[in-house]
Amino acid sequence: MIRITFPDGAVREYQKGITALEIAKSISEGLARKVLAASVNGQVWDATRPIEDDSALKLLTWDDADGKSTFWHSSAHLMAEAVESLFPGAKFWVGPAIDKGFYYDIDLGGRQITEEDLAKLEKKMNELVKQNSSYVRKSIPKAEALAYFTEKGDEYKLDLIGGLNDGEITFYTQGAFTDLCRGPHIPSTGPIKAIKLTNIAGAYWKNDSNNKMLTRIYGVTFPSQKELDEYLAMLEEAKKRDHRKLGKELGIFTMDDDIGPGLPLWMPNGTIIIEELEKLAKETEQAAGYKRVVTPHIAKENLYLTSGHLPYYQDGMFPPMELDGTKYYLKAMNCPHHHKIFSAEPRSYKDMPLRLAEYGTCYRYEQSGELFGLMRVRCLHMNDAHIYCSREQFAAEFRAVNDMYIKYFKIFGIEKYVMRLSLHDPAKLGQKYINEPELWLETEDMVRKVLIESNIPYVEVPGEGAFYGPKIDVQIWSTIGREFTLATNQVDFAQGRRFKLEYTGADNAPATPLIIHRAPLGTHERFIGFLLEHYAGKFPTWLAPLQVKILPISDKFMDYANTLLQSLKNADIRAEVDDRNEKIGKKIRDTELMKVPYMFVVGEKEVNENKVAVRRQGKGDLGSMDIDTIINQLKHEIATRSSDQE
RNA sequence: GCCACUUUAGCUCAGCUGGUAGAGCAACUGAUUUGUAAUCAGUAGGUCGUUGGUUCGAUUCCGACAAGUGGCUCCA
Repeated sequence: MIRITFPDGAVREYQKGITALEIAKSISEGLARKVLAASVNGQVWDATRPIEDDSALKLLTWDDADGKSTFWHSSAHLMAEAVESLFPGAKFWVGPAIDKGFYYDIDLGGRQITEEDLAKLEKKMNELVKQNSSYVRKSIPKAEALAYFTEKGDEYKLDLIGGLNDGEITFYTQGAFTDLCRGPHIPSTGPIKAIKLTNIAGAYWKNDSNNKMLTRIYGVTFPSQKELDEYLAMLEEAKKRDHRKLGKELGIFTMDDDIGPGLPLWMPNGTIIIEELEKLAKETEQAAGYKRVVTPHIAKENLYLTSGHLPYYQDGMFPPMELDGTKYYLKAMNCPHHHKIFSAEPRSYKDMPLRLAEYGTCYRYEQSGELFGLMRVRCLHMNDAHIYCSREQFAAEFRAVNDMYIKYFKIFGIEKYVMRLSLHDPAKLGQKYINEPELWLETEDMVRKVLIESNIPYVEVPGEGAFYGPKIDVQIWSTIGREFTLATNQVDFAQGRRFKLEYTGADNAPATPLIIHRAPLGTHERFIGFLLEHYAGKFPTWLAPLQVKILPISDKFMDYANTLLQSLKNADIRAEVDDRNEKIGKKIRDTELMKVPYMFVVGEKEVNENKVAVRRQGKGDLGSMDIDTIINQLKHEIATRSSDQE
């Protein structure tokens, strides 16, 4: 007998070799039907795998993340079975569960798969589900596994096995399909009730662009059709807040073939948002002791040779233009220009820290396939600044930058993000990373301490640092689930030396400053793209391109509306009168759809009482108010940058 | 850059198997003077992404290019 400990602490005895599924059955048939896998001593196992020793057991169902991913991974195998039956000779690489669903990378031997084939595959999978085949685990000696796939001529699985040790190779079979797989899997195909193959994509073998491209099929499955329907409905909802769609609808930005890919044109409404953001940045930076600078959009080749960007990142820059035998580049970053401002005058320790800020325009030649609405563009405006400081000042400066992030995030209500602390890889010192082991450890430690003391949750990622120092990235996700760095805060102990930046210390000796690169509001492009999705287009009043729309009941009240408009303008509130010859219902509908925060409805009653009927976007009629009262309320809401959506 | 798909009026989309295009909304004009999410009528608007080819004839078939979309790679 073995002793099984359950999550609630209960301990029961069972026959040695019993499976999690059998244990579930002994509790209730209903539970057994729901069990997808089991956590045995913290490891995810097949629910059908015999348990030989005393163990801590947790039965995993659809409600557990590990249960879901087991379900999806098994679905990938099911899809592979369908692919093999429809495309005989297909070779399979890997088919993992992902955040939402699964994929399988497949070599179809030069054949193409189309959208229609996905429907066929779904149909085949549904047939296979009806057979309710068990997923059978089998341990295979390495030699036997190699022989099996050598005979099959499957170089991909042979490659995988090559990296495994004898004794840790398992095969899983369901129905007619056998695959090399670590597992675990759900007991059988039956529970996969709802299947949707979402898209086809190319994916490089082993994620290396030098390798062959495999066909990747993405899919998602659920235990019931209802859940699939809900998921698809959710995707439809997400599409509605896609910044590319909203950006067009709200007149924020546009793209034009004649301008070029990745070069957004900011329309008047978008420009208002840009100006509000810059106002916020200027206020904040001025209060924090920054000095604003302005630098040209181009510079000579030599600058980027000094910075080290040209040898490493030339592919990311627009090709140079040649004038009088000298090459000029569009700037892809502002730092070298700012360094030159630092070195333009002799600096003393009394000038430090020197904080130079600029909403700098940069051009980056992003690969065509990488461009994505406003989130990934070739012309960007960066909320950039460089802080030159001594080592002693560094921690305080870095912390102040961090505080600025938090302040901004509070204003915008940004809560769903991950702070990523990117560190160096000691093995690559001198190659990918500047060879200053002590400085790396010292600055990494300083950064880590700031994060901990500021009580900011973060994840550490070794091998992701910049070549000149560790950094913090703020990772966010677009509505369609793509990950982006919204903002970045970087330590740089290399550029100072490359540019021979110096200041005279209190001891009269020259010293090289540490540099902090920071962009808490990222770029206008990405930040506004993010905000569009974050707010679903419903900007808080201070950011809204149009803050108040005055809606006269009929044109009899136009004079009153125009007087009101003047009062709003005098109070620096962005307002317009809807002077169209339309019914009030139509005016309200159109204004709601344009997501204007406030509507002032004025008719006979309001004129007589010298009031306005206030309507809040998305909330409806707020009743009638005195003009001064509502204007003062709006002024306050705007001045405090309230994100209150009441 | 790579794989796949898409590209018809300002927007959203129709347009069996090739015979030079249609709706709704928006725009414009007129009527209506309206009370909290679409008043009615009329008018105008398209070299069917660009460019080669096949064909008596191409929006429709094939190729190239461009832009976009979903991924992959990349992201200083």
